[in-house]
Amino acid sequence: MSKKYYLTTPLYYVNDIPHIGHAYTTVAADVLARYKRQLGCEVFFLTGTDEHGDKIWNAAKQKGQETQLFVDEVVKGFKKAWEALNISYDAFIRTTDKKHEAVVQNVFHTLLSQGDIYKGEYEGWYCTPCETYWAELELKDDIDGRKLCPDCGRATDRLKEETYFFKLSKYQDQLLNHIESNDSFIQPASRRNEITQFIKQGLRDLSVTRTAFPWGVGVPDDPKHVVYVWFDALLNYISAIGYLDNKEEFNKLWPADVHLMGKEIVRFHAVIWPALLMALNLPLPKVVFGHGWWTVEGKKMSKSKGNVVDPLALSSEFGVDAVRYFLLREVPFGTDGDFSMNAFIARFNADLANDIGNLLSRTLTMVEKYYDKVIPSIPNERNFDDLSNELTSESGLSGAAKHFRNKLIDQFAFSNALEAIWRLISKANNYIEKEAPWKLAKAGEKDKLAAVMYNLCEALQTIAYLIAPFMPATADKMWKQLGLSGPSSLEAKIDGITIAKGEPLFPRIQK
RNA sequence: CGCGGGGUGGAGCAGUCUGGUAGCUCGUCAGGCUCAUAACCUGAAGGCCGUGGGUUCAAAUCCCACCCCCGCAACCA
Repeated sequence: MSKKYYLTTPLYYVNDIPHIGHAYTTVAADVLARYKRQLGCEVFFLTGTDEHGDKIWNAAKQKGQETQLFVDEVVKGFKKAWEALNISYDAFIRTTDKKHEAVVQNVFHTLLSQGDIYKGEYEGWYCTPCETYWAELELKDDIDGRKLCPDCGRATDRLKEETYFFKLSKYQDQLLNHIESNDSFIQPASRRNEITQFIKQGLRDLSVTRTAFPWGVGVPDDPKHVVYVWFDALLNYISAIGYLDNKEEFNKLWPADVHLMGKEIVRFHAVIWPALLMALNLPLPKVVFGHGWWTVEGKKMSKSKGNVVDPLALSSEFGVDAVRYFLLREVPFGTDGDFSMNAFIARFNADLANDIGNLLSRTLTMVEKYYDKVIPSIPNERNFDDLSNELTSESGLSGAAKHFRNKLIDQFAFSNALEAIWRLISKANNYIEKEAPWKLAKAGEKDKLAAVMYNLCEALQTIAYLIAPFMPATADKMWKQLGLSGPSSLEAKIDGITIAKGEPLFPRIQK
């Protein structure tokens, strides 16, 4: 029986086209999904879109479009992006799906009738032009003592509004207890500290309905109100897997094994979401992981600066796997990082073109040259000498690379996992230099030459297997060039196979 | 004293929990090789580990104070 693995990205807010940040979370999730499938797990990988809220309603209004048509268009863009980035999601949920809306209303009704949601009044400082409530601390005082909007600088008004509240405060102690007794629940640790401190400051009940705009899930029996977007959006993680309409699947998949997201929304997933689940008497997700943010050429990415990186343009120019590799290799998953063209080109040339691409190239050329394209058999035993043994054996570098890759991916340390694979690649290049097959050929040392070439091909097969979750297209190319059936198996014997050397995997970028 | 993270060779980072020759990638310089995408391999130079104080036989690592940078502060991946 294979083990299930349920993982999610957040639902992306569709007021914008996908950028490098969306791509980052989604590629990371895809690597996890492919890795778990490679290990034989039954994977369910969920992504989707969050389509309600005033921002979307306004964006559609500005374009003079009907809101549903507007979001349908943007969603197409997301699906196209995920296709281009080779994202192997199993389901794509939209908060405008009827199935999802039914779950939101059902949960709202349940919590209302059990007293976890109650009607009250929200009072706060409201900036009318920005249509936003601000926290007291965020406001700037002007000389007359008026409270100014931190965004537009205009004066805010003290407003009262009828709203429904979720009793977040009720779950404070239970939540804190869960976090403190489950170290892996919120990752990385820095994020856990932050959330812990936040909860200790005291949780206030959360306003979960709005009346200022109509674009959302209607509150049952109170049509003036629509449900707050986060209350709505978080429920996708259960509505997508049959919370109401498919108990069997739901019981199999829930709780989620991991929710991946950017650090700015960890609070929603590590505070509000667990509290909702507690109110519903459901188990909590095993891991909530908040990764870091990308700056671009040292500056914060923003539409107004016009420095938003388009992952599609990048992948159509340099290849999807180069983008996937860069995103996960350049920066440890939990911390912030910088995207720059220089860094991208440096990684591309050094790691992809020079190390792995060239290794395949030079090896296959020698197989062509010395063995007429057929991978030779090892004459005696594999253990021709220490270095050969070390390179390919399970107890040597090959086994170590596999072991560390697995261990590090399990810890979400994608960058380190890639480093572990690259140690093997580097050792293979080193091996060629030490054994110098061209000298063996000249000297007529046939047995040794055959062993060296066989070992290199086997190492390449292992490397293809190891990088497959990260760079699926490249792994396929490598298998094909090695003459193997692939795509995801480690075949026991590869001698006698006819290779099919092709184009370089990653043609060097000339600066 | 609102909360959290960080300051380590030219650049980017690891090491700090569990004190004891400061490590990696890129870059620079020198050499080697010719199978390969001018790719690959070897070696070298380069660091008072933010500042000051303390503990210790011994501190990047533990303690105290200070300086600087970044993020969050309840709809930004």
